[in-house]
Amino acid sequence: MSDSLKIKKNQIRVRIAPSPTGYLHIGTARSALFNFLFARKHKGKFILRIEDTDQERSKPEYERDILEGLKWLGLEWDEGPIIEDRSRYRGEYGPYRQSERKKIYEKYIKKLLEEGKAYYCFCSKEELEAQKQYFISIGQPPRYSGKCRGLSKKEVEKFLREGRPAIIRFKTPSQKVVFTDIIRGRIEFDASLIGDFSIAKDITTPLYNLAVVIDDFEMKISHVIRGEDHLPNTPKQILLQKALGFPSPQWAHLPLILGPDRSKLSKRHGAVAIHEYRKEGYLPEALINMMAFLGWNPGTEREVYSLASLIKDFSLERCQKSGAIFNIKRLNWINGFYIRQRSPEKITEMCIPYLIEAGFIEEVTEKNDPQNPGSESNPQELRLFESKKRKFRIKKTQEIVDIDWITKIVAIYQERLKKLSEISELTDFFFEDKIKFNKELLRWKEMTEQEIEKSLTLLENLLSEIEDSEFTEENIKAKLMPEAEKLKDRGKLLWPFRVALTGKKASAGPFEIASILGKEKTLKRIREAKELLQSK
RNA sequence: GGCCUCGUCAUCUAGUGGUUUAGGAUACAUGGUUCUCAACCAUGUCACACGGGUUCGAAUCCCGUCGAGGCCA
Repeated sequence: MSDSLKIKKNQIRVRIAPSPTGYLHIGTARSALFNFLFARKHKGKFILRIEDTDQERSKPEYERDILEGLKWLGLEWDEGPIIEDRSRYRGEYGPYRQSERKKIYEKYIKKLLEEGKAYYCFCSKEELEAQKQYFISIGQPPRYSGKCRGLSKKEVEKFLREGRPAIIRFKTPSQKVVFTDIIRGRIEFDASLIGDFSIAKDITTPLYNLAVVIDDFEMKISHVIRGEDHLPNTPKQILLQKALGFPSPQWAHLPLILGPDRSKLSKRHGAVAIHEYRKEGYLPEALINMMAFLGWNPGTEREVYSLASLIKDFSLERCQKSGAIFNIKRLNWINGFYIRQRSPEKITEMCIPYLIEAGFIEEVTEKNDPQNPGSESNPQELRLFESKKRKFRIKKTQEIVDIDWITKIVAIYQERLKKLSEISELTDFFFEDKIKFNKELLRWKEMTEQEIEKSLTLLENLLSEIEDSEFTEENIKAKLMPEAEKLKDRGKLLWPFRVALTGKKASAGPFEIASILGKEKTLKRIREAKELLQSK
């Protein structure tokens, strides 16, 4: 294509232009990711433009969500809105919100009008609707008839003075529009089927296609990388670029992200907002990894990719043409993988908000503690307060613990986590004073109640022999395993033990749980299990 | 309805005319490990939409059909 922009490597400029009429959507985030990767790969600029032409539906709340979501994902933009400081909303190439660009638009809309490439249209809604029906009835694409094309200057001025409602239409030339898409190759549209589409509401207010064309030109966008749903807009935009004397950028239309029914992923398929995934406890690197593989792959068998390694290996040429179904199970797998990769300390930090939200613990700061400043705190608590570590109060028991204790809990559940939000239901028994469960749960295989009681008594006796300070995972194991072996079936001792401590049929190992709970609580729970067994 | 795009296991995909009895990952199933769950290891089930060509040879190139989606309304 002779009219395509010749771009030097250092001139690569790409953008995403979300409209703040909704929360940051997975599809938008994926487009952002691919633009970001392309820009970083070629040492270009990644620009964020807020497309807030729809003033009625745009909300600051959505805008904030988009900006925060992109940041959280690590997709930092080089130019564009900066949330902390509204005064920096301007970049080298002008303001980055469409609503602030009236003057620029006016210049170009005037130009099109003066050169006869666009015209005012005064047709009523009813007229337009009738035309539409007519075209449909004869099996042709609905489009504008061109009725107002021939209006004289005088007539137009008169109508405008009268205050007749008007819009501005583009005089679409009858020709074939051919362009090369980086992902899809040659694509051809017949412009005569498009009709004279509307480009502006008035002299300062462009409609979508014109606004995009002007903005992209003003911001010197070299490559437009966007979803396949924009493919039908492309010929219109190319025609507008020609009419305005703008070079066309390179095009790359990404395959869509689909729901399980193969239609475009939307709310009815479930969570689509990035912040919902964040809240559920998905890690940004998991989302990035997953989104990158929706429509792209490195051509090797490698599946795990960080943002940095994606930058290294990414290329638009390796993008897929067909839509990809968003598969939550795959996300869960990769998220679990990244959770296992992180240090227990880091995961603990990330899990604490969930434990607080579940009402298990609350953070204790100097201000709200010690709980009763006048009263005597026990020595252990006092020692805790001498350290700089974060401290928490277990709400049910009022005990004060430090973050190391929480870390121990999280550490034994880290490999079981698919998403962070699961931590609370998995570890709730650590934060209860007395746990509740059905006594049937204590039974391992065909054990009789007498056998269960024997096992519990044995546990109580054996564990009592361990000193408080020696109550470690290793020591408990050393004490109990030989006895468990004697029973031939280890489960006879270990299953009731685990259930007595957790009240669950699935959990981490009983030795590690007991050591974290401590001797006193462990024995208390065994005794409580015995009581439960004896109850009717 | 018109235009455009797409079509390899359930899902994400490798594959660009012979190295392919179509490879990997997730999911699923089974087994190992194990008190349970998870993790881990091993094994297994499952795909070139269909029909014509071109060719010695096609998942790969061409044509058609069918199917799916997107956009406009």
